[in-house]
Amino acid sequence: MNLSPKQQKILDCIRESLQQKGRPPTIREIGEVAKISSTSVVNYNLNILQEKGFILRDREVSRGVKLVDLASVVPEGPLSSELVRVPLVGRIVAGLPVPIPETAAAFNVEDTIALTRDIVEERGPVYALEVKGDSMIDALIHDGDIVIMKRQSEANNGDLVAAWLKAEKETTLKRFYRESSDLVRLQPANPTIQPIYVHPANLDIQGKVIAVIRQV
Amino acid sequence: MNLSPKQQKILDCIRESLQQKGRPPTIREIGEVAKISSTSVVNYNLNILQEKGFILRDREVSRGVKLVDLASVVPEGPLSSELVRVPLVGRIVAGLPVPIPETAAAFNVEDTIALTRDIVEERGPVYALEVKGDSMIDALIHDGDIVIMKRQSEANNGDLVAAWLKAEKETTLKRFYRESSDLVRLQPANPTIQPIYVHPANLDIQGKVIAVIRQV
DNA sequence: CTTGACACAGAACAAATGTTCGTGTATACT
DNA sequence: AGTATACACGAACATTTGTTCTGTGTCAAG
Repeated sequence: MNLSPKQQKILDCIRESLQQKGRPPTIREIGEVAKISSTSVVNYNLNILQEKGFILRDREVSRGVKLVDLASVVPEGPLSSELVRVPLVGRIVAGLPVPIPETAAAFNVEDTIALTRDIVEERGPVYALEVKGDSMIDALIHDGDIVIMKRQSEANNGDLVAAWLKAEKETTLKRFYRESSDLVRLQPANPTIQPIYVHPANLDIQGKVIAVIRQV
Repeated sequence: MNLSPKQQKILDCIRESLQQKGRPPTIREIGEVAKISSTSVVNYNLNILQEKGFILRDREVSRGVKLVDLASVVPEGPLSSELVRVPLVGRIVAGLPVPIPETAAAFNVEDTIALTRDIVEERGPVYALEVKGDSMIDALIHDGDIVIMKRQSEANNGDLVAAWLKAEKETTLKRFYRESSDLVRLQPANPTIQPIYVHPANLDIQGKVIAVIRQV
């Protein structure tokens, strides 16, 4: 994902501050390092970095910046995998569209789940949602499971997507296959359950599922 | 070196703030955790902790406290969770007992999966197995899912266990409920599927499932 | 030429945050 | 009894810090 040179410098500054001072930098410290004279420009770029999924911000606290990809902060050790902090932005409920974050900030995210690159290879922004109810059983997803998703409004064949069915007013998690220009097959994960066929116009692709986590 | 209980609490607070929020606490945050109502008392105790060599303070910056002894922080760093490397010891196949490692070394394990304490709270040995085939569908577990287990040969009611059914020569993953001294109910996760009832003598508990990971 | 998006800037302000001051209590020592 | 030290407290204040506002400049597209 493309970053401007200033944005890359800001990320470097945050990383170095954590490593060298044991604390994230202030807005003004970032400005000094990145040669940005105005706190509003630092704030503007931090908001962009949050939208792009590189950082999380806590509002109205000092040094309220967290790196999402912590890999570069962990000292090299016996562990080769990188850490990823995934924001838990809401819930999947059958009768509602999936809450899709424009930014993590839009949801006032406080909860995150720490995973590793073994589980989340996706480098772009990802987010987590908790499943409520038994409606995702045909996706072999249990009440309480955590679904890790990435934003994607166009589906490719075989993608496991969160789809909002407009006519039925229902969210479903199924594999997407385009059968023809006006027919989409949504295939449940459970092979004993029949797929459903819908017109593409009835469908709103809300994201692609990349992992499911179940704690027993 | 003797610390007062409040001073010990202050150190714990600093450590936890670094681990959970990725930044040191403010004077007021320390006061909240250590039940000290006055910022000057926090300040006084921080100065003592610095004199005693437990912390370093940077004056007149926000969150200007550093732990001197990083031993309890470094493995985690500004990370929210410890990393856990889980050995991937084999596969769950319906027609075979689950391979239960005595130790990881016994299996000459080369594969591991890196997870975090957000996912694996269990402090004892855990191991991972990959599910092969559709036999665990009634547990809402898909072919290819990774099941995280711990060794446990006795089940408690409600535990999700891997059980080897001797007569049927089959492994199953179901919640265990002891109905009587000679009847065990094995309850699938999928609520639309009926449980099975077996005699305890027909059952070999091979481990308890603590998490399931699905990569899509 | 106009418009919109993006990046940048300074200033002002509100809130967060650290420091200092004056005071009180309890305990130990002389 | 007096003194010193440790620990505690609320309040006030100074400074740091984050957010918002208003404005400007550049560039690409129409």
